[in-house]
Amino acid sequence: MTKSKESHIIIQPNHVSTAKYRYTSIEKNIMYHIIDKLQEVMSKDPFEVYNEQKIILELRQLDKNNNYNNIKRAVKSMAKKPVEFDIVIPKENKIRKNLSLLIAAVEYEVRSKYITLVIPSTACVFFCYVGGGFTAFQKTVALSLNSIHSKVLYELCCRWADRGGFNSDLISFRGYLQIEGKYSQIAHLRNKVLNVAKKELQEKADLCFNYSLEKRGGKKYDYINIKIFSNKKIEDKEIIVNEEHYNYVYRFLLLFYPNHIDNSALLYTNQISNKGFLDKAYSRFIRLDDDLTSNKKDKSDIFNLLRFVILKELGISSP
DNA sequence: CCTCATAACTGGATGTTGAA
DNA sequence: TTCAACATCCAGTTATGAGG
Repeated sequence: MTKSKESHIIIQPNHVSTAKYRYTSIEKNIMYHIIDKLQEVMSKDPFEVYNEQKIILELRQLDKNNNYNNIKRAVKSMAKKPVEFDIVIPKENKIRKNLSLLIAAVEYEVRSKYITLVIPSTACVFFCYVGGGFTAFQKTVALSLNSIHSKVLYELCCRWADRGGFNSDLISFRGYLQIEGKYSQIAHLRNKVLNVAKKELQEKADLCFNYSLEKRGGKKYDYINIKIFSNKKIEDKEIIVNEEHYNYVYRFLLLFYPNHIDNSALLYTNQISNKGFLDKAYSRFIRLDDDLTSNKKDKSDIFNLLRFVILKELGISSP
């Protein structure tokens, strides 16, 4: 009920990130939404027979701006390019090679804010088979990352977080990031891929990383060590909302900002909650409530106190 | 919701520096 | 002398957001 910052975890099969397919940032966001919608069909059975899936997406969720052409272009390009991926069947120690289009059909009405994607059954295996390993990560975080490299590195961080990091030679690392043969200059790799992602994860994600490059084979940098940290800065911001306090604060504010006038009460409660002042507000309001019921102060006194002093202290700019 | 100008990003090319 | 790293530049893309 009370939402300060949703942490909506989604599960993604590992072959999605290792597939031979170079996603753009928007395409990746579309993938996240598709996978999110298919969460309840996730299966560990490699022979699961899937039905074709129809997925309706709201365009507004896919792009924070108003340029829906970009989304439509991304959807069309996904509908054109097939993806190659391997299904790992651990029990039988087999690997099944696949090639499939991810989207069989796209439908939308002109000027509609929704778009319908038809996912063929052969692609459902791609989206839903988690028997070969999967990674769980926060959907909102993944969506909020701008750079495609940040997204991929975030997935890698979530995947290897329990081991604290991973090492890799640069050739396969480039493979993970879908940048084979690109950023051949080490400075480009550093400044335009690694540092960008590092900074973005530090700002937005629950996990972040540090890296060091090594020369193992010769004179060239050819090896990377990645250490994964949980991002304290972000975690601290994620306040666990006390539902009881939240409701109390909300009901108290309703006395002065009733719903038949506007939704200020809700608005203020959420702002207080987001700034982490819920507990402070709660104890303050209890005292005010006491004063009110014992007639120490009357309602207009408290209203003025609220408007001119208390709400400002609670981080609300213009009550 | 769409269009369009422009800001920002991507990634290759070129020249310079510095260590072995 | 040589080869990799580093610094800059730049053209082609893609993202952004005001205005229609």
